[in-house]
Amino acid sequence: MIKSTSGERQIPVERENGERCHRRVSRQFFDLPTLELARALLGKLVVREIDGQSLSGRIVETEAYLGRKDPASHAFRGVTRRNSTMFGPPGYAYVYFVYGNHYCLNVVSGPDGTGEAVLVRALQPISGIEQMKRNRRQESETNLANGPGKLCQALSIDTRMNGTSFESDMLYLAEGNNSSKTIARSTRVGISKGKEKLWRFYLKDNPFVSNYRETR
DNA sequence: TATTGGATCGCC
DNA sequence: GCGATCCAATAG
Repeated sequence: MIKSTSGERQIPVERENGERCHRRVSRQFFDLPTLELARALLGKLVVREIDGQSLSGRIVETEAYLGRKDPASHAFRGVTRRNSTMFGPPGYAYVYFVYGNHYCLNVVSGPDGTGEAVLVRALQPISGIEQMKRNRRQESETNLANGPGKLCQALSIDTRMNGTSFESDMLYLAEGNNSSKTIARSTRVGISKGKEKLWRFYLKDNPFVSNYRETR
């Protein structure tokens, strides 16, 4: 367990005109080593701007995938058409399609060319919650974005977003409320290799974390 | 070109 | 617990 002491004001920020906005993370944020980034992302906001609307959620669960060193990573065997975004510079979205139904969102990390990334596994809905409910055909707030496929559906993210910068107008990362966050770690979900690594990070006792499923 | 299995989800 | 569903990677 790692205790964080920093406290910040509530999110999202309210503008003078009453419109909601979010304070973006610094450009250097994405230069953190991947395992540190996976922890640092907890508490940050993913903001998706779509149809003049802001959909956002606080990151409560992540997993690190360490490129060529990591047999569970899509990047393990080097560059392919699907994973090429992973081998680019950090701070871009790697979005892929899995299991014939779902999309998953990653933050590319590590120096350009390393193929590392952090999978965003769960969000606590913050703004645009009614739209997320429609996107998910789901009323329960704790079931809107508590899984990598669910959060992409909630935020209308698919492979068209692959390669998008996390500093773009459609998609970006913003500061969140990090007060009293306690980080726990575990093995990663749904993989068949690299099972022993404790590279999944999540906010302890947060109800918006995914339902952990043991790997086959 | 065919086959296999997947960084999942929702329902049985 | 299991099937849906389809694409990417590999030649199982």
